[in-house]
Amino acid sequence: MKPTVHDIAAAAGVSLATVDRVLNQRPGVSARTREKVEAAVVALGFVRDVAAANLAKGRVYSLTFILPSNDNSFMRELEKAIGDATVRSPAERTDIRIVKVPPFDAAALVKALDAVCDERPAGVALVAVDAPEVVAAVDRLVEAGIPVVTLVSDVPASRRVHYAGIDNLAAGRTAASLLGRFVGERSGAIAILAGSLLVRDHRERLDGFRSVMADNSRHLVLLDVIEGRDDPTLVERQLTELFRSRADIRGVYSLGAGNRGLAAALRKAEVPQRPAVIAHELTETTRSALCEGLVDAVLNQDAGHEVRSAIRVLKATADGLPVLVAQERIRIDIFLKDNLP
Amino acid sequence: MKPTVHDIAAAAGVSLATVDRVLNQRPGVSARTREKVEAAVVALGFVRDVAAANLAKGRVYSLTFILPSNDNSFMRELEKAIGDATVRSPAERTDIRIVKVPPFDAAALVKALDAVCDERPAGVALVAVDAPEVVAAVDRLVEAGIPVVTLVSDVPASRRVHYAGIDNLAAGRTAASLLGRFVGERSGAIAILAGSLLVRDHRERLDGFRSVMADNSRHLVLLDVIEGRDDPTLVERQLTELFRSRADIRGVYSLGAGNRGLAAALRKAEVPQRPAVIAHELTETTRSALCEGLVDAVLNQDAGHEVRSAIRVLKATADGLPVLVAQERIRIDIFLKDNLP
DNA sequence: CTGTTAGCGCCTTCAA
DNA sequence: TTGAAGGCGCTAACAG
Repeated sequence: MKPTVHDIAAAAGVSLATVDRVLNQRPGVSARTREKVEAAVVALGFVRDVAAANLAKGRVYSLTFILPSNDNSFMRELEKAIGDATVRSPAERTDIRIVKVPPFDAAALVKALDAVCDERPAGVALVAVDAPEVVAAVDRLVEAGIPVVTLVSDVPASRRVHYAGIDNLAAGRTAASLLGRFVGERSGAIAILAGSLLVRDHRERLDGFRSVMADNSRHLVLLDVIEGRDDPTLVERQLTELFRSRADIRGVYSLGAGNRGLAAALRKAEVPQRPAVIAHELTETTRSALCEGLVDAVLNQDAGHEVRSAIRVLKATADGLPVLVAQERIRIDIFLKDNLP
Repeated sequence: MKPTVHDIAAAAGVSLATVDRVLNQRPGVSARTREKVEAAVVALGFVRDVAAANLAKGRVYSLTFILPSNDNSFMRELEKAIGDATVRSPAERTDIRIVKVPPFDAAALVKALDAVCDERPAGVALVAVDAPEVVAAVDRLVEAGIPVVTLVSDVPASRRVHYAGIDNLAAGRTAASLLGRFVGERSGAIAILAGSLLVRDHRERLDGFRSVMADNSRHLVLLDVIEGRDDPTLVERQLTELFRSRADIRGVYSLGAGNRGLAAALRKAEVPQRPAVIAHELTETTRSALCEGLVDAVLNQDAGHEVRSAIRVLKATADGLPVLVAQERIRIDIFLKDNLP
């Protein structure tokens, strides 16, 4: 049988309360007694039953998610995933709140972070803008004892405890590698679409993409990045114009959101041969674009995984438990029309 | 506050024991009383605290995993994943046991299933061989009230409650789609390596592969399937011979295990241009083959995910809870050398 | 058919 | 510095 606190108490010759004090590192135990208890713990191989502990404590973890108020499918997906987590909240002893802030706006994010800090939640997850003010604000939270997890886009310079998102450098490299193979030997130009280079995820994808393109595909020219602010209308206009202005576009890498605009532009583009296209995030739009053959591959991050991972990490950290980093790695999903779920 | 059994008892004007009987669908409650309790449950929006229930029940789920005694990296990976689950067993209230059987051997599998049945575990997971006897044996377990989950390779004709593995048809299609693009316009032959067509996963991958090849790549000839029984030595010999016998091999699809043999054969093959190669399962071998450029893409199923999913499903089913199918879907990971974890 | 009572493993006053 | 006792939400004898 698994040993319980009772067994420890008996073995150490103390009472339950004392065992509990030692286990939870509370004061009021003499060094000698503490040692006896600790010895008993290792001798019997005691591991505390977290479920029972939580039951007794009646603990609930209040968590705050800070998201950009960006209206694109991926963000909606993310919100939905958080909503799902909220639904099974009672079972997981969490109390989740969502705060929205204007997108790509460091100042607004900082303000939100500071406001959230005053509510002293058990943990905070945010889609970060990579700016020094944000680093400082995140660090203030951590300083105040509130663990912070970045979601989707990271701020590595900060003291956030974890980043729940994909390796965007690798994503960019993967896109370049696939696009290079899809284009083949033909020479020509590659268009690159981003949301904003203010967010780290987009910048890193771009870096990864460029580096592999430089290595593998010297016969292709990378055009200047088009920043579409993840806005479908803007993206469509810019891309349509590009297609009109030059006829040698062999490939498109859309590394941000706003893919409704991409699909629209591709659909109406009058080109002899359709360019190879790689986009990010599997949404209604990109899914049908894949099926139609407008898009060749979609790199995806699973919003549900990211949210669940963020919650697990925040809870564990709030309890002072270690995080199994390997377990929490978020994969880059690659979808072709042949392996759509 | 979340309502508890006490609240329900008070609201319905009955005792705790009666509430408990209704909640757990135990007999010995009059229809009228039952209705009152059920009304209270919906009125107060009661959801039972599973953690507390398990604590009170002191329940442990004894689970048996039946694996082929095949010595390849993937099976070792699977065992390791089960081992990891065993380690955190106490926390998850599971008691996991592994049974090994000879690979690709329906009779042995049936015998093992029947033996396991006598031990009346709370659930069974197995890597299945797709044969009528196996269907019958699985159904006997289910008949005996023991939920069964197939792992990695399915037996859809049986009454297993769930399949924890990838969609192998889609995997085969994906491999064909990628290989077609990687090969490009050149015509020639494609070699196909399988372990054994007795297991459903290999057969399905082959079917998916062939169908997309037929659609997309008419200029490529598919050679007869080489069955290497997932045995590296055998695979190496067969493949080496093939490379010697014809010089127009443009691509290789290795849909089984035993990839050490594949890598060895590729490494020493004397061919003017290396064929495009797609293999399954990310292991030490395939990983280094990817890095070396011997293999172009690896399709992978995450053994850890599969094991954890199998456990969740078995536990849920043992408790009569529904399974969230969408949640339990196992993804096909696609690795290029650019997105290796 | 229904209720009383004593736990499951742990935490937390309150006294000593 | 320590211990006794009660309770978290639920289940399971054992009585009525």
